[in-house]
Amino acid sequence: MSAKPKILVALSGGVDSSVAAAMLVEEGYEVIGATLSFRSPDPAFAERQHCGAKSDFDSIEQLTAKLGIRHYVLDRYHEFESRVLRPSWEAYRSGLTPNPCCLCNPRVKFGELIAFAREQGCLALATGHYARIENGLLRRGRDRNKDQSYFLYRLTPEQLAFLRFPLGGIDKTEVRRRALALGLTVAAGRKESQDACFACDGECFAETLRRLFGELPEPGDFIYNGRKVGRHPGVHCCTIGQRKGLNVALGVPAYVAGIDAVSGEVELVTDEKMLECNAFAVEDLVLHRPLPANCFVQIRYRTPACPASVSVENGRVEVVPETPLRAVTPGQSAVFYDGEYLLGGGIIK
RNA sequence: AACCCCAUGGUGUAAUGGUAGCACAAAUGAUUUUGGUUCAUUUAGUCCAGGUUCGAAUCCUGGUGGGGUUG
Repeated sequence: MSAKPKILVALSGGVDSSVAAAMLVEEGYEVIGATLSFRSPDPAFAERQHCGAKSDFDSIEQLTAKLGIRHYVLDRYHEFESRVLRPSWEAYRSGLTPNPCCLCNPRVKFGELIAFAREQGCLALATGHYARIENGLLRRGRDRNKDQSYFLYRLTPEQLAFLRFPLGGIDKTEVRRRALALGLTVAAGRKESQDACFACDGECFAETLRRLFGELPEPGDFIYNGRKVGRHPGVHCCTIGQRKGLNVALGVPAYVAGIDAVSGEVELVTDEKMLECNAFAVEDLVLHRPLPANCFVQIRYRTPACPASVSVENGRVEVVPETPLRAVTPGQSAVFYDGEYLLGGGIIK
């Protein structure tokens, strides 16, 4: 009779989750693997989706064979559609730029995997995220360049208590080294890049959502200094600070500065100073600790956190960054840190 | 109707007789578990037909297209 503690590890087919699984086996856990599938039941979508590619499963197969662990595939497309894709589309169509990943993590990815882990009698769920959990508080991954704590701020205390992040204390080069040492050739050889789970080739994610929900395109005007300078295919394809893909040649780079979902007008500026923001509000809060009057705020993934003064009132945070921030975007997540520790976050108004 | 001006990559421009350059846009790649940003690389042009010249985007003639002035 095995006395080994049992743990579920989320496997994507990438190096990170593969190495996380191997580390847990080495540590003496009884490891089982699971992968969520968000593949559309509609073949027209499924065949263009990046998620659930054959190479993912080749990689997972190689891993589970090497480690001798069981692997389950959980189809959670419907949950994903109703709890992530639909709300994301509603945000895009109203001129906001949502973080689908921030919604997916607590609502679907971790929610479903934790439920499955409990069913299987596991004591914990492990993933390949670069983040740490200390005393119930999220801490940035040791590899600051790969830190993924930003996307995890909406996880609940109950979810955090059940989670393990084996990669939180090591860096990417070490992960690659271990993958090669383990002979995980498929995973190690894969490209790093990961798009949105539901992304399709040749179009932006929001455009895929529009097709998925059968909405008509609603083109509108680009406005520069009060003049119409071009057309866009719909406000869902525009985000604050965006430069690429506008198809507007003004002789100097132009950036999206404002989106009016009602009129469909998207305002462009050529002076980047116009994108700077001195104060903004954050709502739909998830707070793990009370916010001190001064902390750090991070307004998008891979943008350095900026010192800011904050005040919380009625479920709303007023943020005044120490230096103006570029392209603060409604719908995106603002996440608050005290040094390396994640205090909470919310959605930019 | 007459006269004047203009015509260069998708857009805006530079080169006034000597290898057609720049910016923006676009494409590709790098980076990235959102959207973006940023970086690198690439693609692509002298309105048409003649003429002068060793050589024409550049000078001449005509045509076409656009703008303007006069009436």
